[in-house]
Amino acid sequence: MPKTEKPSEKDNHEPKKLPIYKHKDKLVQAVKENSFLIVTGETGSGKTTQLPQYLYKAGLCRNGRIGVTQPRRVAAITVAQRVCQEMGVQLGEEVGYQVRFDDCSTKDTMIKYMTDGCMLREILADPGLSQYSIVILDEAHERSLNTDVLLGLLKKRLSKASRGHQAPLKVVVMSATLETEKLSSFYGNCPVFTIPGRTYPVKEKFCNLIGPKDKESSVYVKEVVKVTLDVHSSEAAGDILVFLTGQAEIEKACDMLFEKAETLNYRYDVHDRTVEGLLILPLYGSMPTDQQRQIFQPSPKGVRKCVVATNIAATSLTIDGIRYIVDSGFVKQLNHNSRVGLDILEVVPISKSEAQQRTGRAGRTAAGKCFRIYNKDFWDTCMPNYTIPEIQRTSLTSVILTLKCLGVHDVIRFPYLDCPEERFILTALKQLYQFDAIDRRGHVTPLGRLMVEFPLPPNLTRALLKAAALECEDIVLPVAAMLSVENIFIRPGKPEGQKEAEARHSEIAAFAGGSNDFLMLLCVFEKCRASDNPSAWCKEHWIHWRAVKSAFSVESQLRDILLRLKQRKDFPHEKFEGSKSELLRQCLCLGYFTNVARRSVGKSFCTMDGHGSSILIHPSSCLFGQELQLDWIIFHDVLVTSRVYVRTVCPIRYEWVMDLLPKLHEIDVYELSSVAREEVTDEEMVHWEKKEAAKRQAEAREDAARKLEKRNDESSITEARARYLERKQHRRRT
DNA sequence: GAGCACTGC
Repeated sequence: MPKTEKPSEKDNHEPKKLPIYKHKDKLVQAVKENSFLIVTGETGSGKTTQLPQYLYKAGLCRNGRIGVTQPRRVAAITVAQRVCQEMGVQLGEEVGYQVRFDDCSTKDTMIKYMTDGCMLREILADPGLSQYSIVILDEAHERSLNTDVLLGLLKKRLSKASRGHQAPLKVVVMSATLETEKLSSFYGNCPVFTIPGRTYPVKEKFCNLIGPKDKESSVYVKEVVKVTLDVHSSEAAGDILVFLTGQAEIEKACDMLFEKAETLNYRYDVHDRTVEGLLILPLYGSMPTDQQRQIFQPSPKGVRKCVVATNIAATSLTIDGIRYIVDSGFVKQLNHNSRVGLDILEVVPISKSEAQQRTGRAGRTAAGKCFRIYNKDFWDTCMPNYTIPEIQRTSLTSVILTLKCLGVHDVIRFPYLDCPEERFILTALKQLYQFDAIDRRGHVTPLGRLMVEFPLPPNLTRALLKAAALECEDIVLPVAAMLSVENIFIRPGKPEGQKEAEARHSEIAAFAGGSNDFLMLLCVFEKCRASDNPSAWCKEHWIHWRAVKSAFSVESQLRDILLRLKQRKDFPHEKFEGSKSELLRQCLCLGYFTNVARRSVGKSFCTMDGHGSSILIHPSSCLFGQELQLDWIIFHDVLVTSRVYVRTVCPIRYEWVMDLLPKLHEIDVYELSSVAREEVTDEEMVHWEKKEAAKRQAEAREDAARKLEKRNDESSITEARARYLERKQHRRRT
């Protein structure tokens, strides 16, 4: 018997050899006996592929299918494929999957893998999830925004009314061995079922090269490079995975690895990027897919592979053969700052659980080592125990609208596993009110019901619905699609490419009229679609073809949704005559009046949202350099780096937003805080202005107005305020 | 005159 032989990949995944197999009967029993169950088990336990099969074979889905959610598309697809193979069935029949743009399931699908976002959409269409008997939320420890919303929604196991005569839904939450007690107590101290994992030990080492004060990119990149070369020269065979924060940093680190290696008298070859047996490969999301694929090719004999990656390698991509991790301790994270009303992308220390996750990437096929460049002091003082869940650090506008549409009116006391700050919820409500998606009482308006159907942020949805009402959706659909996919324009890291790319981009800008970034996106979309060879056209113009291609799919999806909604009798219609670009701008104004700014001193602008932040036009905008000729603008997003920049900008006329601006100050968070709690009765509505809240509200409002006036003592602002006061008076009278 | 992590509907 060849006992010494390493088990092959196939044997490794043999269902009966997985750790979960021994617990099969007990698991099935636990699901039968409990409405809620937490299952924990680390990577390799087999829970994702096996548990649904056990439940299916035990006849637990006679009255409805089993839905298994995943935070990522690829995971949903590949797991479904694997389970099909194991069961010997055709994909899309008994076992299937559903992700955006790709539904591989039928009415008879009994085990359905899907993204958490798809599950949320299904709940919107069928609040009782009547086709399901069991819902399994997988990877709950990742705490994705959608999973968190689902966790809360399923806590009530969906109201009896919405399930009709059906048996209540069973809920299984699967998570890595973190925070399982918290999950259990969230679901009324439900049982926790633990399955041992099957990973190899990874030795952790603090290299003590940076401490709490070293947060400069240049500092930690240098140390990361040093450690990586040390590992290469002193450790046994096995590939290295290095974690850094972004494209620029990764390219820099790769360059430094070559240079340093050279001074160490390594032979090195620029063309195949190898240095004395070290193959250096960058890896980040915006890299072309074929280049990404190189990462997975096994390195030639005697050559060590070194992948320098962003967090994409922490969960999304798994590279076999990694035995060493070099961890910088940092990550780039998008945080919503409700105090200034901005989303800020910033480099922050990772959490201890994230460090653990990175470490685990080295122990998938053999024992490994993890080198942390920071010291224990950094670990203790800078790194939080857990990553703040997404729901506590993103803008909640879409989430709140979804909840409201599902009949969750009290969005503050909704059962969140971790409550978002009240302020975040209130600003979301305020935004929804400004977009006419909810009324003063916090109830969803007919428009809000239309808005929730779109997989877009509310501002874009608002613009799109306005366009549809004006029968000019053809120009807004592509813009909305282009704005909701990854970055369209290629901006190379090296100076030579930069000039060429810039020249090509300004050609397009000129063609689009040279003074509107939104129109420029429309132009790229249309030109590319009209081209015989779109991918070549993109390459020639330094445009990401992958992004435009997905914009094409998004556009047609949005178009389908719009067509469906237009059948509704209450779909709004309006009339407007004007040029194409004027029409576009008018629609955009309705979606972006919360992002209006007016030029103040020199090239800077001042936002009108009440925060009165000072902003600049980003150099990548086609309006950069034309600031002095501009007065009012709207913008799509904000980038905070050395200064506060806005990108994707459109000049507007004051008249277009004049009637909308007062809406920004008409209602404030104090008013909404009671609305949010549904504490306001009809009577209270009448008296409530006399209350303390009203006083604070008035003060806050006047304060905001004072600040606004101080910054813009132009007649137009005073005019806007006068109109607002007039309306308010009017409202009081009626 | 600067530079965008990663997901998802």
